[in-house]
Formats: sequence, C-alpha cells, structure tokens
Amino acid sequence: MEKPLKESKGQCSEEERQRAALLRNDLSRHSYRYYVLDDPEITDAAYDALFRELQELEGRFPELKTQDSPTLRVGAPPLSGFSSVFHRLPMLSLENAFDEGEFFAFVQRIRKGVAGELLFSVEPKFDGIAVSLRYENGVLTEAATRGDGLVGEGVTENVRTIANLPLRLRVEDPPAVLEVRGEVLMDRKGFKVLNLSREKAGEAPFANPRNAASGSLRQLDSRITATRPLRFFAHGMGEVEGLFLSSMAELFAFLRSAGFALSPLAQSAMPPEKVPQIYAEMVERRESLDYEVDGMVIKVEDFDLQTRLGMTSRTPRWALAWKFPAMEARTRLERIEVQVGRTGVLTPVAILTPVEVGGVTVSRATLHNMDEILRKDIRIGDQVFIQRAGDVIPKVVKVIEHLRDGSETIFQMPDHCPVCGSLVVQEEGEVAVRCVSVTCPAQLKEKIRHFASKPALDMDGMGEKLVAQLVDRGLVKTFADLFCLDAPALAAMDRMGEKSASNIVRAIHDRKKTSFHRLLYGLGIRHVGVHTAKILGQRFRTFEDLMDADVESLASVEGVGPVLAEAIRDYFSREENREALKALFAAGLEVEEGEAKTEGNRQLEGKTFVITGILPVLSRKDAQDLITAAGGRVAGSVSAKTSYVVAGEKAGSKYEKALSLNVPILDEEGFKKLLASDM
DNA sequence: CCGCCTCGAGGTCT
DNA sequence: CTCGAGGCGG
Repeated sequence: MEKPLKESKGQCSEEERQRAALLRNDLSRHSYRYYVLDDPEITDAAYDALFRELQELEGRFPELKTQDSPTLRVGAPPLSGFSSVFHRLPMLSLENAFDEGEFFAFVQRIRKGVAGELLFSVEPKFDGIAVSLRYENGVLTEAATRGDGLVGEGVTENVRTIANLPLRLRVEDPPAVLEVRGEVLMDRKGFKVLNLSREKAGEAPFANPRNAASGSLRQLDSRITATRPLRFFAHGMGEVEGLFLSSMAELFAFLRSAGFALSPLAQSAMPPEKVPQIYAEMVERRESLDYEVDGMVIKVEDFDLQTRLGMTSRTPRWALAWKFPAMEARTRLERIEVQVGRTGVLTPVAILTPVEVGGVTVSRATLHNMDEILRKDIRIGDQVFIQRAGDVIPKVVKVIEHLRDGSETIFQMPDHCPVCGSLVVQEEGEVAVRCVSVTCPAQLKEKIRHFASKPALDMDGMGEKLVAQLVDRGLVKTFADLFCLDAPALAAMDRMGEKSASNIVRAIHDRKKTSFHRLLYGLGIRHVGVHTAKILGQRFRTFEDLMDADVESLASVEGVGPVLAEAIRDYFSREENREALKALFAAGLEVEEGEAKTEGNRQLEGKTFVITGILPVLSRKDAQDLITAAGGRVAGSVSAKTSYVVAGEKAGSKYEKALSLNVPILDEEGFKKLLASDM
C-alpha cells in the first residue's frame, strides 16, 4: 500500500501560501511575455514545471485557489448550460460604410457642431466573437458574449482558458470595475491545424475561423476550449468605475499596459483625410494577416466628443465600420462556355454577370467537368455564390436553389468539339471528355504554348495572343515551324513591331540548344510532366534510345508504370510524331545529353523535402537544386513521408500540414546548416 | 486497396 | 496556389 505522499486537505503553511502567490505571479508574467509580447524569457519546459508545481499546491490546499490563478487556463469540468449575463452597458453594433463617400459623409455629420481639429482612431475589424470581460478590482470575474447586445451568454470559464488575456490586470492600482470589450479569434494557422485533426478524427470541419472560434468558445466543457488556439484582442470599454481616460490613444495605451493584446495595426489620432489611405493599406494587407479581418473600425478620438455625439437607437454616432469588399458574392450564371485544352479535354467554364469579389471583378469561373456540374446541380441562369477564398482563383461554391424561377436550363456537354467540330470521346472510366482530332486548332494553340512555355523550351514572348495569330494564319502548324519564323513574318502580326519581332526571333534561336527533359516535357505526351521527363532523361540519355524503347524497358524505370509506358511508346510509334521530331532536329534543334548523376555529397539521399513560402536569400529553384544536388528529393505536398519542410515568409497550407503531421520545419538558415553538416 | 504523388486545369492583375 | 483525377508502388 502506498502511503499518501502528502497530508491532504490540511492547513497550508505561510511558506506555501507565499510560494503559491509567487508562482501565480511568475506564471502570469511568463504567459504575458509569451502570448502577448511574443518574447518569452523562459523555456516551455521551465514554464510547465512552474505550472505543475502550482497545480499541485492548489490540489493539496484548495484554499490557495484564486479567481486569477493561471491553472484555470486548462479549463474546468462541464457546465450544464450557459447563464445569461445582462450587459450593464449594451454592446452595440456599428454603422457600416462600404465606400469612401460613406466614410466622408460620416465625417461631415460629425464635423457639424465641432469646432477645431477632428481626429479618429483606426483599427482592423476582426471577424471574431465579440465578448465583454468584467474585471473587479483588477481580477477577471465574468466574461460574456455579445448575444443580442443586451443579454449575452456567460462564458467565464472558457474565456479564462484564453492564453493571451490577463486574468488580473497588470496595473498597480486597478479600477474598481472595468469592462474590456474585444474579439475572440482563432488565427488562420490554428484553424487549419484544428480542421485537419478534426477531419482525421472523422469530425466535421469548421467552415471558417470565425465558426471555429465561436464553436470553441461555446463549449460546455472548458477543458476543450483550453485546447483550442483562441486569442483575445481588446478594442474598447464597457462599464468603468475608478478610471478616467480621455482619448482613444489613452485607451490603447492603458489596455496595452494592463496586459491586453491589441491589433498592431491600431492607430490613434489620425486626421480624417489620412483614413482612406490607411484603409487601402489594410485592404492590401488583408490576406497576409494572421486573422480574418472584414473591415476597419473608425472611432472619434476624443472621449468628450464621443459622449456629446451619443447614440442612435442601435449604434453609436461616433464610430463607423468601413467594410472590406466581400470575399463571397452572389451573381448570375449567364451561360457555360466550353474550352478545349492542350490534351483535347473539354472544360466547361461559367460565364458570370461580372461581380466584385474581394476587390476584383470576376466574370468567369471553372466548373472543371460534367461530374462537378451534376454534383452541384448547376444550371444555366442560376444565381450562384462565388468565392475567392485565400487565393486568387474564383470558384462557384454553390447554387442558390430557392431563387430559381423555372427558366433555368440544364447544361449538356457538347458531343462535338466547339472549335473544330469533330466528335468527342469519353474514355472508359474517365470523367473528362476529349476532342481527339489531330488537327484541332484549339489544341494546336495550346500545344504550341506548352512547347514554348517556361519549363519546356522557354521561348520568351510566345504569349497566348501571338500563338493564336500564328496558328490562325497558318504560319505555325508544327513545333518545327517555330524555328523557321523570321522577323518580317512576325512583324506582320498585330501589335508587333520590328523591334519585338527581332527580339522574339533571337529568343527562339537561343533555344535551339536545349536539354533532354525540356524537349520531352515540351512534346506534351500525356502523363509526362517535368518530373517524369527528368526521370526519363536520367535513364535514356538520348532521344533515339527513348524513341526505340519498348514498353518493358520504359516500365522498368522507377516512377513509370504501365499507363505511362504505354502512352510514351504510343506517342513515339506514331509516324506523325516521329516526323515532327525529325523536322525539329532538321530545323537545328540540339539536345544536350542527359546529365549523368552527379557524384559528391549525397548527404540528403533518401530525404524528401517540401519548400513553401519565400526564403530570404535562396530562390525556390536554388533551394531545389541544392537538394537534388545532394541527393534529396523535392516534393510538392507535405505527407507523413516528408522528411523536412523548408519554410519561408508567407508560408501557407503546407506549413500547417507540417505542423499537424509533426514534420520538422526548417527556415533557410536551418536548411543551410543541414546541408553543411555531414550527417 | 490505399496513400502518396504528379499532372493538368483554371482568374485576374501587373 | 489549389483541387480533382488518375497513375504508381507497397
């Protein structure tokens, strides 16, 4: 039988009481430095040790527990439901503005009856959950959601688990009462990591960081909330007793000194004419911020003036939310156009009534293929939601079915190529529909463009417009024709002067010497991308070898299976393709022999790297070359097999994936160290 | 059969 | 950059 380690539930000594107080103090300072200032002074392990010591002390002597103890951050057992909290000062919403005119109208309204200078504070409007935190004599006693503005839900236990807010105000002489208002948020990274782990666990992912924050804050079991990466950003006050502040500048300074995080983009005392410029900057930076921001909040700087302006029935007259352009928009799907790609695949593209989404005008969006159209039940004439999430590419998110009036028509994939009119084919088991005509001009244009593209022959100046003209006028029918173009012929094209014509001729001439894999990739054989072309280049050195290779020797190459082998052999067994290659060589094309594998340092042998973001010194290509030269492989996406992720500035989803899979993440410096070490 | 990977497709603005 | 389709390999 083990005897109890400690006498339980006894009276604690004075020494222990002091120790607990010291620990509380230290822990709250360290967590402030870590979460708010982002400048820790002790290691995570040291912090954990202090934390566990306090937990243990409190476990033995419950009388040592306080309302501001950092141990509350891990959460408490579940509640049966949330209590209602009456806001002593209502949490109002803000009036919205959508353009500069509305902003200046707001300024104008205020200016009436104000003599002298008029100044404003500006700050990003976070898209989170508005909460009010009540501090009595400096200690957090209650936290409530906004609710309907008058009555919210008590989420005190949950809010205490949020790491970057003070459980006790960090001021000498705290006010008797202070309600701090702000937003509870989840950052984009935390959101993605959370969703990845939810999906892995078979749970439904959250739609966006806001929902994730809301769902996390409204957990009945605050121990769950404690595991979620929530943050609090302060922006205002509710009820106050025993504190006098006279301006937004003072408020910001006070909140900062009391231990709150504020948006680094918050500024005070700005003249109104500067505000539109700051707005433009925020719109610009919007995507690169850690948190989702849906606008900018503008407040009258001077508190006296705020008081004089007062409220309308539902909004203060001294504040304005100038919203950002929406990232999601509704519009009409006018018709569906069918494009023919390089490989002959017919791709349906939605032609939309132009609509502003996230500051750009969107008029087209891909629908991928027929399966996608059926899955989303997209019909011509439908009202649809368009989203430009995170990235640039717009997509049709969904159809708004209840807005249908019966005039919508169902789209059918054409059975003839819209460009050349030949019959299309859908191969067994494939989703894609293809035009298989060898003379289809749409395919020819795309093939030529692919051939001239950067990773292939890299002919500068061969853009979409020029290629289209060359093909339409019959000047280019084969790859070899490109090498026969001369300056006068090019100068006859639209928008083409003699100068640019001769530049292009020179660019083409410069590419007569090329590498095996560039040419192979440029040919556009199905399933042969840059990667496969390089692999084949290492095995087959010369084009003669490759052209005469049989399926077995092709398939024996690591990374090449039966489908690829068949596609390659099929390509080279066709007379027209062999002729085309012959013509290319006749036109002066030279292929350098595939490089033999370089000897030397192979210290990255067997390691797989993924590069993401912008590295400070090395370009992406440099980094790739360094890795391959040392025997490593560079992959495009992160998986459990990835050895390292090299991450730079603006690292995106790959970074989060790496975090969630516990793949080691290197910055450029770490990467260079790894290269230099001999492992 | 499954997980990992590559290929190929798609906007807008600069 | 992101997504779906489909090929490769264990």
